[in-house]
Amino acid sequence: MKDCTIYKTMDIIGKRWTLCILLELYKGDNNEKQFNELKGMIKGITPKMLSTRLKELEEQGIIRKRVDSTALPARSFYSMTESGIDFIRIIQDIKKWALTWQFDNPKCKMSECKYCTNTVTSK
Amino acid sequence: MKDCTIYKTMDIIGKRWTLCILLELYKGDNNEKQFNELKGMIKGITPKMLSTRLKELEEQGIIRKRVDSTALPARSFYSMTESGIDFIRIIQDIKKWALTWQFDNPKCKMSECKYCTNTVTSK
DNA sequence: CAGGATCCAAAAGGATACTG
DNA sequence: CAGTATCCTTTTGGATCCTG
Repeated sequence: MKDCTIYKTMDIIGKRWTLCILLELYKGDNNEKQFNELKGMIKGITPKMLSTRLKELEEQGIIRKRVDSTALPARSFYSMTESGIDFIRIIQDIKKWALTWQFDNPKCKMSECKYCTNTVTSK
Repeated sequence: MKDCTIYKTMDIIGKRWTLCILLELYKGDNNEKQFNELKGMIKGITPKMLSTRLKELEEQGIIRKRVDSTALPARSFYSMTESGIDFIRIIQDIKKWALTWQFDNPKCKMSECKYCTNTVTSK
């Protein structure tokens, strides 16, 4: 199974919080976002998990991190890479599929993931 | 987070073995397949896990189970529902994305998931 | 043939506190 | 601000054996 592309990919993006983090990063204008900013957007996530996931995603080249050392304390800015942006369309497809076959969530139906508020409004 | 469509969907299809099982069920002609047949196709999976996943997928309406009680011992036949078949295209998109941005797997590139052998050839 | 039952190991994730 | 460190609970999954 180790060679299965699907299997390996799920090991990367099939983890808890990962898709939510990607959606939050992408949301709106795809601007850079800071650590605590993200933490505030994703209700319920602990700094440990956010840190872990961001590191994984960075290693996979799905997001990037920029550090501004001139500021004190230093600040980190996260944003999506090209491959990350390309992946958003898959997340949107998954959402469409789920809304068609699995759930009936009017709030989700009214908006694209780009502006989706359902990733952050409830715990 | 409990209301997030993406989050809920990942709880269904983001689990170990699930995507591989769907691919195996779909592979070829989308014929019905029996329990031990699937077990043989998916190297390394234990009956417990296969049973667990099949039950989950059936509850979600992604696959269906047909039991032939006239035969002894009774036999079970699994096949995909419409929503399951619709989901295959997402798996294929994930695979394409992964092959573009993440991995270089020539074996996968040569074939569609429908005939993908990489889900079963190695452990 | 199609699982269920049991036991166990490992991993994942949450809570909380702390630091440069 | 941006994380680490520590501890602990829960979940997950693997191994093995058993049964109608």
